[in-house]
Amino acid sequence: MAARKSGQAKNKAGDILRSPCPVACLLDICGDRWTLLVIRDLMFGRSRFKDFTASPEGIPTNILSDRLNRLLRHGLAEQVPAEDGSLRMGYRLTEKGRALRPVLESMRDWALKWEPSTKAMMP
Amino acid sequence: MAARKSGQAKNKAGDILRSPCPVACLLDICGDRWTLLVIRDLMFGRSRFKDFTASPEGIPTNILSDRLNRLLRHGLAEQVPAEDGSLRMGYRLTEKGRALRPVLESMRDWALKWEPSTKAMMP
DNA sequence: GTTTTTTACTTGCAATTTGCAAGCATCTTG
DNA sequence: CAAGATGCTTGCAAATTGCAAGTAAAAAAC
Repeated sequence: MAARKSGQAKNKAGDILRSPCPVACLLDICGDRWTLLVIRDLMFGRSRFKDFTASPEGIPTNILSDRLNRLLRHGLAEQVPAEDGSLRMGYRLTEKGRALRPVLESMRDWALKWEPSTKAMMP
Repeated sequence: MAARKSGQAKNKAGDILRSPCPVACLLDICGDRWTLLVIRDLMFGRSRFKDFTASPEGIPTNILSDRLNRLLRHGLAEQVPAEDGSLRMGYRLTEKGRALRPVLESMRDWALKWEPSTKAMMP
């Protein structure tokens, strides 16, 4: 018999899309107050759980744990052995994750222009 | 006596910033699953409450009402008399809101490349 | 080599936010 | 003016958030 028809488009992680709109799809992956801040930290080269909790926004650890797993599930990040030779693992952006750089840059540029109390952060 | 020291930087709407990071600031304004979809619709020229509810994602009316008010409060949108000559009001992006176009475009480009089941929507 | 500290989480729970349905004033249309 | 259409608000169940506490393994200190 024919393959089961889902009738619904899905993203690469298998979640049903709200609509075919690419913006809606990205928001289903990253559309909350924390995910893009974790990606920002990853772009700054941070890789360990503790590094993310040290950021000034103070992400709760349960949220961080959930968001890191979501990034793994959606293929934006991957786990790699920590660079310091320890047995622990660190997180690193994949190519798909690094491709979000223009999104973060345009967000940064917008806020620097329109919300003057913000300041570009040096990693 | 001296003016009350808040000690906390604020955005233009008067909300306390989680951090000086511009990305964090933008996320405090737009960082949820719906706000940027409303802005997308505004960029497509939609202006009436009914227009936004007609988008395929199906935003709940209480969320839409809340998000439109947030956009007004943060100066991303403004209310203008409807174009059809009726007494009702419509919404329109301000310059600050229109300046988010590069953010939406980079989001669209990312998803079109990395989430192949998405399709650019024609307004 | 064993106590202590750090790291990377998970769990519990109160508070907030979401989403669905319903209600309700305007407006507009016939 | 009666009948929709529009632009909301309200009520409430379900999901998500955020804070504190707990835990287990790894690393550091002693």
